[in-house]
Amino acid sequence: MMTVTSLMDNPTCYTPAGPAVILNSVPSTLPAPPPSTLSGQFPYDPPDTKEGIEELCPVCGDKVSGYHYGLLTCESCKGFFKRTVQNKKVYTCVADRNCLIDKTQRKRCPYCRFQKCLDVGMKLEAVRPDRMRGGRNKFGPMYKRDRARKLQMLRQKHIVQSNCLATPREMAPSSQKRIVQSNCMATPREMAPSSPFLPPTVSVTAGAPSMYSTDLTRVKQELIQIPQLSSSTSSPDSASPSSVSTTSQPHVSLLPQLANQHQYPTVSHLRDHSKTTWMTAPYHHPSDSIIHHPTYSPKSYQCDPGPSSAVPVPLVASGNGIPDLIRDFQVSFVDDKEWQTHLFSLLQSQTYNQCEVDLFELMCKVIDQSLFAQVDWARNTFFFRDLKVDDQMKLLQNSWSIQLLLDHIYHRIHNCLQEETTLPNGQKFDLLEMALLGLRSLSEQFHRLSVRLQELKFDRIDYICLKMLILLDPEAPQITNVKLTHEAHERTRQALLEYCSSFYPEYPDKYGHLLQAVSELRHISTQGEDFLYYKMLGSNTPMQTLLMEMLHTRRK
DNA sequence: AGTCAAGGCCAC
DNA sequence: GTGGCCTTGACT
Repeated sequence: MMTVTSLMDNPTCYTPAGPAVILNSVPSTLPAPPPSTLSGQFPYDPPDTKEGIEELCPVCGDKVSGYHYGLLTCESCKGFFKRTVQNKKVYTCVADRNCLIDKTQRKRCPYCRFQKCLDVGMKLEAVRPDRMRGGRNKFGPMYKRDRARKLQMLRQKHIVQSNCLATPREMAPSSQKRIVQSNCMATPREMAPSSPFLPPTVSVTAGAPSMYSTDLTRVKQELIQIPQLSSSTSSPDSASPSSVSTTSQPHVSLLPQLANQHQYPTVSHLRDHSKTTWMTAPYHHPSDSIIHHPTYSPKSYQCDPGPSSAVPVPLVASGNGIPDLIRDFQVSFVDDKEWQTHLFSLLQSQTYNQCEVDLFELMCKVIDQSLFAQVDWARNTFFFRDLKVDDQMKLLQNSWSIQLLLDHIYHRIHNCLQEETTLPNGQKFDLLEMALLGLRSLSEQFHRLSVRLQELKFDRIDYICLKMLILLDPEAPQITNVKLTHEAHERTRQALLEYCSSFYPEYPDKYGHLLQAVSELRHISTQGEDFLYYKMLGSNTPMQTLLMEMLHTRRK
């Protein structure tokens, strides 16, 4: 059974073998990107706009013939979608409902093909119930805006390219310098037009079922139970096929996909994919110049994007003096750059080739994905991994929103995470609002806290310790192993105190201020949770999400 | 009159 | 059932 709820989710294409496999396996069956000389062949674009916009169908990768049912697709997927909806066809998948859909295999599994049509955003309501021919529908203005955005991006790209070719004397003005630098360094492939298959996070899954249709408790528990880092089986390859749920629910469990498709990297991912090109050379969407290299204008505090931001100075500089426990913690933390890369990749994948998205819905999706990432991160962390699943769940329920907030503060201070970003379709997405769970009015508190932490020289090790302290909260409701949690918390506090005293003697109260900051973070995030919970209840966003479950559990 | 996104047709 | 091409008709 296929439902409209699938529209709500747009999981990205992480096969058990990971993103690298997609890069290696798909292009052979794809048509080569149309050369720029094809400019002018598409009837839907004025000649000056289509040069460089070499769109491929987000469903199958075939050549796009125009806007159909909400987005640019090929003629065959248009026809397929129309027939399916008009004739109310019900398909079944003989495999695992995650069949690869590309130009050569799109006929093999109509179930997965239709699922993918919905996943990428084809709109059921664009199929006319009365079958009236001709005319225009309500999406006309949306198509127009989308064209305008694409044209704008294209022009920007041309400016960048011409600047790349320019001699130093002709270089771009300083306002464009960063954009130019980033794109000039890109390989031809990275500069290639957007394809649903090129970037792992931009590719759209071949009919992967919606996460919103899964048994979330089961997913959550099983996610936690996935063998941990120490067992060396936590690589994406290791998800057992047997863990695919075959419950009586209309939708298949996503567990293997979910466990592997999260957008944020895990230690195991870093291990397994550290040599793949996507980790070192992120995909460059034409709009990447905006997305990945924002011109950050700090509000009331300075961003510190220097070389010390990604790697803590004390650790590298001295190599000693860091408490051993903190060294153990560091193992489960990924490189800072990856955090942002994956955040933006997720935003891209959720909006790829879509004219307009509901920003609140998008925010909920991204938060939801970050929860899966948190689960994945936490299960590899020291102390936490020794707790029972029930306690692990309680601790995550108790801390997820503070973690989200702390992540944003840290990345704003050290990695120039900006307040807002431009999505591939040109819409603005408010990153700060997301960190505040939708409650923008808390931004003043957020900024004040950010300033104070920056004044305290809040560094990466502080950040790691605070995250662990927040996670291992012995006062989390209903945990059973209070003893271990309390002990873990105490040892972490002790390690942080030791670190602060050793490395920041000029800030004698730093440790106390950091703990105070945690209290404030909790205060802010609790308000955010309340706001989001009631807003989600009153909205059309899917209710069966991990996010909703987290919000609901705390309010039982 | 031209555009273009709907639905329709029909060879395969 | 598929998919390339045709027809339609609101909109510009």
